[in-house]
Amino acid sequence: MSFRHVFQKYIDNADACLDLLLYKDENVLIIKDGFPKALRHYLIIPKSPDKTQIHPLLVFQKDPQFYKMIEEYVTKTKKLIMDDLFAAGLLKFDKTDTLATHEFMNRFIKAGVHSIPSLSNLHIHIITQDFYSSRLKHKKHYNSFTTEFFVEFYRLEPPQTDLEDQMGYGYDSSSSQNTDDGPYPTQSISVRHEMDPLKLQNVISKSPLKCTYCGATFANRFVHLKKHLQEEFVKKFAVAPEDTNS
Amino acid sequence: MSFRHVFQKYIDNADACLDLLLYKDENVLIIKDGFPKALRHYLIIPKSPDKTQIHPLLVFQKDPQFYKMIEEYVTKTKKLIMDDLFAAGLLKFDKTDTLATHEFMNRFIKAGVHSIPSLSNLHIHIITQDFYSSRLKHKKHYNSFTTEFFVEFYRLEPPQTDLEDQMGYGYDSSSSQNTDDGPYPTQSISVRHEMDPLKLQNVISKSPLKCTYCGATFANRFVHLKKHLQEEFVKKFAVAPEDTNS
DNA sequence: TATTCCGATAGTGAC
DNA sequence: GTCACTATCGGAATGAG
Ligand SMILES: [Zn+2]
Ligand SMILES: [Zn+2]
Repeated sequence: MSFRHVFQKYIDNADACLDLLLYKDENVLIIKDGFPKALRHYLIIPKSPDKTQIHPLLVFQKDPQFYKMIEEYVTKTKKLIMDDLFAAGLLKFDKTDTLATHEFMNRFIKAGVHSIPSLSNLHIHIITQDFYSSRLKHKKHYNSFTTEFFVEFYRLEPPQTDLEDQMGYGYDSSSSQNTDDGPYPTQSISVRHEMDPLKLQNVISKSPLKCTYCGATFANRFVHLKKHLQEEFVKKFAVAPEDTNS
Repeated sequence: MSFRHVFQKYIDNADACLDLLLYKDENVLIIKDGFPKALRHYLIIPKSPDKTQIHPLLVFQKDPQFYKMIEEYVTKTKKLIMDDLFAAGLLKFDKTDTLATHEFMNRFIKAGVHSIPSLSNLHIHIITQDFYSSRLKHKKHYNSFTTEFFVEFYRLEPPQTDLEDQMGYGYDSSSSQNTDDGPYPTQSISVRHEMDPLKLQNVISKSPLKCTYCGATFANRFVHLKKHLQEEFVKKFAVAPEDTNS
């Protein structure tokens, strides 16, 4: 078994990832990413043999029921993160502040998939948008979560009507043309996802580094970005700078 | 005074390079290169203020007398190296073996200049062709001595007749079209030296690495070349491999 | 192509 | 795009007053 199939080992025997395991049932494992790229970085790993080797941009395409099931686990995982951050005293707002909590859950925690996963078993990332982690070591790490290479989960929702395969592209049922200013996407239109490997490799290796908080750009200066992310982190979270783990 | 003019300090006061100084008189300093790129790597530094800031490919062009003077120091310096290598017991042949000694002096020790010197004061390199040194750290180091970027001293000899400036190119009075198989070049023809900075930069940064002993090529694999040069060194010289200083 | 430091880029191997 | 390791490649500073 190569590194590409490490999650299969976890599916076959959750005891193999006890130190990372947060939740398991008949449908999924929820684990901590072994090399978290942000303050909290969890993974949902569906167990179904019929799904686990399907490309994440295609696996939900004709199975609204599967999408809906995973959607519930996404919400569950975001709640796990919120509970953990509150318990750790890392948030600057109180649990009773439902507006701030809602905003954080639905904006600052993102769920999604990589357009080209390196690990072959289907997995959905649930990750805070600080990207403040010693494991975030190079541009591709960062750009794999902050460019179109990362496709948010809600954009994978299949349409109500059964559309054609659309030339093999994954499709996107999203609100990207929604002019509503609501808190997060609710409507759907059909949009293709880029699946060309060369274009996607170019996206993560060549896209200029851009701060997810403020939009500041850093070209290819990764170390500069890291320092900036630390500054953003200490502003956003309830920690002393010396406690940080860049 | 910037790093580019460090040799001027030596010219003004040879005491500033006592640890490197091998010889001095009214015309030149002969010193060890402070960062030797081979087993022996010496420098001849002419002291004349009229010459020291002239480009090495041009400085001999209309001054056969100056060339002849430096030529004597080149021979002197090669003899210094031979004496030192014999004294150190590094050679596999005896001082009485005049054929081997002659061959080593005239083939394995080369004199020449860099087409684009980084240090502005005129200096002529006298260097053994093993390139076995911990100070040889990257491709440009190696290629600056093993490509056309390095112009051998004998090719700088001005012609007997006073030729025109030839469009600002340095010229080369060499035996490159000499069909004689003699031990080393003795005749002269006039050939231009490449002086275009971009082309020369390309030569040292892009030329594939090639062993000076056997012609083996290593593309850009510098570490591979280094290991090979160590193998060649222990074959060529009287040393145990563990004594080496790669 | 002076050195040195730092950092960005690239290839490999992993069973 | 898994990691970790090695190595290649690339820019910047360097001083003086
Ligand atoms: Zn920012
Ligand atoms: Zn060789």
